[in-house]
Amino acid sequence: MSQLILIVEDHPIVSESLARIIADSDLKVQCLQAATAAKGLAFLNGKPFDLIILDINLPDMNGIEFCKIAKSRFPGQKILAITTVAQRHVVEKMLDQGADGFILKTSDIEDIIGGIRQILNGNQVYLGKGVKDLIKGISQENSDLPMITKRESEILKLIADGMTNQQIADKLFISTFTVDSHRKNLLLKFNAKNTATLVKIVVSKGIIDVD
Amino acid sequence: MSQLILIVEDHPIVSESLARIIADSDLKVQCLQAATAAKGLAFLNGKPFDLIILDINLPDMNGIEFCKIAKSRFPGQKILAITTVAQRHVVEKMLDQGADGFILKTSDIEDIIGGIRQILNGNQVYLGKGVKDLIKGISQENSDLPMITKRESEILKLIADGMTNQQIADKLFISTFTVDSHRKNLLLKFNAKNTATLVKIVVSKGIIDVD
DNA sequence: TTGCATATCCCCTAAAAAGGTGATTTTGAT
DNA sequence: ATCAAAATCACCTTTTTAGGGGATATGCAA
Repeated sequence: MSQLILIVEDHPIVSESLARIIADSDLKVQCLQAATAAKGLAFLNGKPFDLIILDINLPDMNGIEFCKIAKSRFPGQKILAITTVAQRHVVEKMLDQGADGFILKTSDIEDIIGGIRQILNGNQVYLGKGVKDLIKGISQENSDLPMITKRESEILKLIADGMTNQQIADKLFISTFTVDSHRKNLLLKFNAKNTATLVKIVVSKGIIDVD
Repeated sequence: MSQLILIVEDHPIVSESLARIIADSDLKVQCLQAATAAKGLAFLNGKPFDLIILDINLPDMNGIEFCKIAKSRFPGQKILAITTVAQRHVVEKMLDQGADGFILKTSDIEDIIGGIRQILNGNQVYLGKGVKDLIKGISQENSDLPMITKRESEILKLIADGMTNQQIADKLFISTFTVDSHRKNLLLKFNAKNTATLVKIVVSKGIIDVD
């Protein structure tokens, strides 16, 4: 009774790596790989998989979106998300879409195999330091990354896209004063001297999506 | 006659992945892994390795620095650099330090194994689309990433660190006008509306090192 | 229901960046 | 030696951000 796993991950090294790690383990599974969300979805037109290992940062589609589609096609499919950073609202959204587990890039190989086994057994799994706390909702406050609100996150993306307070205000139908307030709050929360530092932090930590 | 390879790479998944890919290949080699430059250097106190596979973006040390030290200890050691982005001056510096090859993250598994074999045979290898052109010096102009000078790169890092033109000018003992010129050139070259966009681009493309 | 966090809005000044248009000197390569 | 690229410096205006100080409404939770 070999089980089927689909790996959706755009970096060949990571993708192949996972496949080999799994193949070398004692798991009785077969792995397929997709480098893009589009290819991944194509696989889902056929039989359902027992588990989909999903990179949150895909070139062509949001991981949250993919998760939603995959679950709607075959609700029985388990989803294990791979993420570089534990960001609260992303994790929450993924959980909303029915993700069954998370792997941080800091996770050990053994933990990953163990986690896959757990998920295939029907349990939920969260790997990587800080993820469990994050689920409990404590993490953001205690971690090095500050907690930001939805509105702040929204404005943060627009700032990183090079929009001025005025342009953001026009887009969101709010006052430039309000945008400026949020901007200043973001600088405070991330302890950034100016917008340049702010953008460097949030891009390097993966707090906002690029492109 | 098993040969020795050292993998210096901070992401466990990538590191382990490479080790397994190599182990599963027909190469007659043995792999050791180091997650930090410090641990990697510790290994170099013993016997020389036949090949060091080196991540350019290490948490504790610059890849170029590591390359220099490794080559000075045992000049016979081959160095294969792993990089996410083909950035001309980085590649040039690595070559100056005696790197024997490059792998881009877009490289296929088979190419990586083939490349390792080539390097162990004493050849130089450059994998990944664009790298060969880059060596020839054509790439930067034709690629999506603009070519920037050493000075621009230097100032770019300081900008991303949140320094103002005045602070940069003081640090480099030049006029604020000069810094401003460089800043404006960078905005032009990267086609960035403002500093926020500029920083987003260069951080996400790995053109500057973060922390 | 009484807070507290969130989101909204307002005003002021000073500092910094953006956009434009020049110039000269230094350096590297042919 | 010469040419081109890089680095340097200069001035001008306008826009935008940064750093202060506040105020009000709203919804969620203890």
